Amino acid sequence: MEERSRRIVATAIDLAEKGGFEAVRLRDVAADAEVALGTLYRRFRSKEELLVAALEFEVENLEKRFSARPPTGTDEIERVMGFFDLVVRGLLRRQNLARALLKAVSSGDPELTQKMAAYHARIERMLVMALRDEVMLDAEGNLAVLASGSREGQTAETLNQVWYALLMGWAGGVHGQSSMLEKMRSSAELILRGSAREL
Amino acid sequence: MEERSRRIVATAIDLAEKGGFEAVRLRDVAADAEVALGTLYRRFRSKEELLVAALEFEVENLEKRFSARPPTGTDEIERVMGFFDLVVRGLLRRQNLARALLKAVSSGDPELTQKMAAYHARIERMLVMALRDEVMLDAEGNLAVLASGSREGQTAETLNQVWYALLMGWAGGVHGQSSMLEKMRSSAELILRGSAREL
DNA sequence: ATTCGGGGTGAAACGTGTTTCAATTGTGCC
DNA sequence: GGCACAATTGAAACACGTTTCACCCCGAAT
Repeated sequence: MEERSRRIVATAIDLAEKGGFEAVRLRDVAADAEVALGTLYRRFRSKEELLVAALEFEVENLEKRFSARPPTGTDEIERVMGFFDLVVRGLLRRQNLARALLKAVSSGDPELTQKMAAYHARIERMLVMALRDEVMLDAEGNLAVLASGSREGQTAETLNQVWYALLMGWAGGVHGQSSMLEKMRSSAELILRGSAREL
Repeated sequence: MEERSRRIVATAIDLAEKGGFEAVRLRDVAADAEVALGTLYRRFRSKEELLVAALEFEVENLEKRFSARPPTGTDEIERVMGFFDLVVRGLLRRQNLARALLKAVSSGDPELTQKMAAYHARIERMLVMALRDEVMLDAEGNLAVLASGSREGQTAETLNQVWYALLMGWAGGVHGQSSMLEKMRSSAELILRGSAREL
């Protein structure tokens, strides 16, 4: 990404961390990043697109941390939950930012939903690797592209769908981080073992 | 709901059907419903809240249709998919409206997310009944409140989370109705049988 | 060096959600 | 009937995302 764009996104992230979605006023972003409003709009078609661009950084960061210390555990559930712990620690340390990104992502704009689908694919790739207990890298040391359609792929997709719904609930304050993780564990047990947890 | 409020919501539904979320301009809603803008805002705190109120009607309608002809099928998967077919036929016949409601619901406003949680509970109740192959009514003929914490409850919650994520993807155009239902079936098989479908 | 074209700039304008407020209307109560 | 009080109205104002436009600057091609 070009320097000016990077500065704009960084400014947006700053503001979002401090005050969430509404605090990212594009006039302020432009002023703080020292560009004209028109420039901002040349690079990003909307406020949502700007924030989704910020998501790119977060996903990249998550992939790095995943590669560096892949979740360990003796069974699939522990490794999958280890992955979600990683997500929680990374994304939700800055809760305002996280909520702002989630809101941007759920704008319903087809263009952005498409981009979001790409991020989902990257999350699912990590989930597949966690399920297999094996991190696969390509020649450049990045996470490798996996064949689609595997059994783990289907499982990862379902896990990710559940996770996404839980994140939305968290963002709206229906449950906190810990109960979100508990619910994720219950669903993961159901998905991976095919039976609800005993209560 | 009071007559004036009902008229406002009905007008909002009309506009949403025609042109989706953006077509619901509150000035137009007020004018068409023949109330002042201030009145609209006395009853509904925001555009999103207005549309979520519209959701109430849709959920109620879904419950009526569910009670009238509960999904049949010899196994859980068929009945669960029968339920989702019902949802698709009802909510998605008016796609603009459906998308508008989904957008309103994902505003991230805590107040509204709370209300949405209540709707999720009602969806899950129907899913539990579909799983049990038994529609339970209370004295007034409405769907009965079920005990929470059952195994079917956990299953229904997970199914509903997946469904919600899929709906979001549909709203953003990532997949169409049929592929949404296919994905739902795959996930349901995974959740109910504990194994991914053979591909 | 001149010209050209594509960003960049600054400022104003627009659209729509939301708020505000004074004036009016309606309603229950004495 | 007259009063008190809340709801409604109409209109204006405000906030912020978004668009527009006239002008400027700079690097590349001639």
